[in-house]
Formats: sequence, structure tokens, C-alpha cells
Amino acid sequence: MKKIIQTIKGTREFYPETLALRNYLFEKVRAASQAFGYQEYDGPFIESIDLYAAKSGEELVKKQSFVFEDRGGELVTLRPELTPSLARMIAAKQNELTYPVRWWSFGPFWRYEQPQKGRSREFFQWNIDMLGVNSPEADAELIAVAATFMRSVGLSSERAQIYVNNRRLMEAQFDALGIAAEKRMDVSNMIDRRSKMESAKWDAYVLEFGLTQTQLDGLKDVLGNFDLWKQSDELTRMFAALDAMGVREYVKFVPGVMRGLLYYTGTVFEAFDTSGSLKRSLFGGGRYDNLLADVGGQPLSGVGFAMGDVGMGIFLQEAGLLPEFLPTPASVLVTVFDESMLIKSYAVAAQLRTAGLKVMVFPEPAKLQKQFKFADKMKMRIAVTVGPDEAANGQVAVKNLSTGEQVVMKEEEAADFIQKMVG
RNA sequence: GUGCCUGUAGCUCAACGGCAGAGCGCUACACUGUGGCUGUAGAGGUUGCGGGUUCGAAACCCGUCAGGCACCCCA
Repeated sequence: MKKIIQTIKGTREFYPETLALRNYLFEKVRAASQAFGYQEYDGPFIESIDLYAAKSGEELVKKQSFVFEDRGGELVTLRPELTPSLARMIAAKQNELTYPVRWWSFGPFWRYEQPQKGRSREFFQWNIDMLGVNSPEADAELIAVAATFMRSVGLSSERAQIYVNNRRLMEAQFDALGIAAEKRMDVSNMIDRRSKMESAKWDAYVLEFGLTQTQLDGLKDVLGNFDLWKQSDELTRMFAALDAMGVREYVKFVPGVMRGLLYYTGTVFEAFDTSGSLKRSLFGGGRYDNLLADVGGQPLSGVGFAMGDVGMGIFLQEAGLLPEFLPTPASVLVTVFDESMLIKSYAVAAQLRTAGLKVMVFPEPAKLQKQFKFADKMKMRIAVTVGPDEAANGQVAVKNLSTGEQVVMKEEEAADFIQKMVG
């Protein structure tokens, strides 16, 4: 035991039950993406660090990437995100693609962070983006994809909400309050942090940073104004589109949502557990206008979001919304009566498989008691036994393990019979 | 990168500085052609790892690794 080499910090092992959860999310992600006509794509898992250095912040490149030297002396990194790879892929074929490009992906990513609840160093992430259309309706479509996913996993709009804001709208508010341009990045960060702090402390923090009392009061008015979106044509159109798509109840305008990412330029959104027990957001995204130009392409606007499997998995689990995953390796067990019947059992199993059934043969002669116990534990539904008596008459004994009923029948009839029972 | 908490059987957890235990699970048998239920018995541990204090350490101290919570950050 003690000699087993430990897993790398922050990595996860997927036992069959856990992998079933990951695949479940994958299926739901695929279904929601395809329902809106998005195509699946993927990028390399390792990239040059320069790809991220070009646009991402210092935190990402210097502290939170898995960077190492390959055998040729090149600095490579395990991809911490997909968007720069996407931007490059689009830029490389910018004039051949048919727009709008609607692409999605689900794959592994790595970030060198402190593992904690909802966060590991190796995780899967759903990325979905539309590029080439800059309209509030396109923003709405991405949010609708997200809401469709939420609905498909049983998340009601009471349990989780997508909070929406708009960078341009906020810029206008900052203008009106006379907040200097160089202070806005920090002010944005403070706004993001506000929900985590006591109100009085936050006020003091903002004043200490250098805003005037008037600016602070004005800022608090803005953050408390949930009708502010009506001043924005973009958001007004977006909400109308969300209404038409039937997902309006999942979306709420919240002026305190800013998102840390530098590259967002318009609408931003982030989904939260309404009970607030999971402090991390479930997913987040927004509109970006400059990303392609940053990697050397022609300017092209896009909108998209990303969702990690870890946080969403925990949330669904805690909400009791996960189906019971019973990774059944086979639904039928063919028992092995004794040494002389071993070959016969394999033949019977092969016959059943040609009918499309999932069939396992007990690997060796053993007490039937043990074999049935095995079938029970593996949650198999049918046990087929061929003993000397049955074999002599060209028959097999088919037992329904949930009802306990056993029927002896002609070998040829077994497949049909079982298929009807398994459904 | 920072702070606090935790680490004992496969799992969940007990054990005042003094014999390492329970429940569940597992294996076998009761039940030599049939699972679930029940009963009986059994296996399973260098107490995460390394050092120190002590007559004596699972417990106390230091280090380290891993996990949890919160910072930082959240692409």
C-alpha cells in the first residue's frame, strides 16, 4: 500500500462510476451544442507558452501554467484554456471559413492551481463559441445554449441563474461618474469582489483606493440598479431574443458581474448556484471583439463561454440531480456449469452476442452460487445456465435476476426471449 | 504563493502519552444445479511518509507528502 506511487496533485482518477458522470456531462454538452447547429472541434493539448503570453495575464503564464522544456529545448505548456488555440485556428483559415462559425469542444485542460472544492489541476471543459456575427441576438443564442444544457440536466431556473451584464454599459456608467480610465480595471476587480466582502469594508476599500465619496455613492447606485439594462439597446435586444427562445427565466441582469477576463468587450455572463453554497461560478463567458486581431488575424468578433466539469459535477451531485450511474458491463451472464461445459457456455454467449446483447461469460468453472452472486453484484439482469440436462436437449435455462423466474427453453429461442426482457 | 484544519483496516470513524478497535464492506461455510435475506467463522494495519521528545507515541514537536476550507487568481 505505502509503496504505491501517488497521483499527481490535483489530478483525478476516473473509476467506472466517475467516468460515467463525465460521459454523462459530455453527452448533455454535445446534445445542447448540436441542437443549435454547432460543430465539434479540438486543438492541441500542448502549445507554445508564447501563444498565451501574447494575450493572457502574467498570473496565467507565470504561475498557473504547466510549463516545461521538451527534449528539443522548446518551452511548451499543457493548454490552460482553448480560446487562443481557437483564435489561431480561425485566423489560419480566416478567408476560407463560412461565417458565422459555430464550434464547440469538450476536452482536458491543466492549470497549476491550489486544488480545492470545484477546482483541480486537470479538468475537462466545455468551450463553445460563435464567431463572425456581432449582434445581441448572437449573444442571446450562446446564453440559450447554456440554458438548454441546464434544462437538460434538470437544473431549474430557481436553482441556478445566468447573471448578465455589459462592459460597454458599465463603461458609460464609469464615464458618468468621472472615474478615470486607468482606475477602471481595478474598479472592475473591486466590483467582482464585492459579493465576498462586508458592505462597510468594501466601502472603505474603495475610498482607500482613491474614489471620492460621491463616486462611491454613485457606483453603489449603479450596482443596485437592476433596471439599468433598459438603458442599453444591446441588452434590450438580447433579452427580447432570450424571451423568444424561451429561456428568459434563466437570465437576470446583475450590474455587479464583471468577469476578470481582459478580452471581453461587450456582454458578459456568468452562471451561479442561487443558493450560494458553491461560491464559484458554474460557467462564464461573453463577447470579445479583439481576440483574433491579437493573434494576428483580421478583426473578427466572437461570443462564447466555457464550463468546467468539476464544479458543475459537484453542483449537480449536491443538488441531487445526477441519475444513478450503474456502469453495467453486460446485461447477461452465461454461467459455466463445469469444466466440460466451458466451451458450450462460450458458444451460447457468442450466439447471444450476434443478437446484439451484451454478454459476459464467467471466466472459469465455479460454484453456481458464486457465479450468481457475481451476476447480482455486477447488476446484471439475466443469467443463462447450460448444464448437462439442458445441453442434452439443446436447451438453456434463462433466469430473470430481478424476478427470480427461470425458464428452460430451446437454445435458438433464448436471444429473442432475453431481448424482450432486457427491452 | 499565503493562512487555518485534517490524515488510523477497502469505506465511515473510535482509542486520557500505556494491549490499535467498532460498524459497514470483503472471503469462506451453512446452501455439493441458482444470487438478493439470515447466521457462523475468517482475512485484513510498520496509525500517510521521515526524523525528534519519552521508560513508552496513533496521540506531543519538527519536516515532508496528500486532502479539505478560505485567500490570491479564475484564462
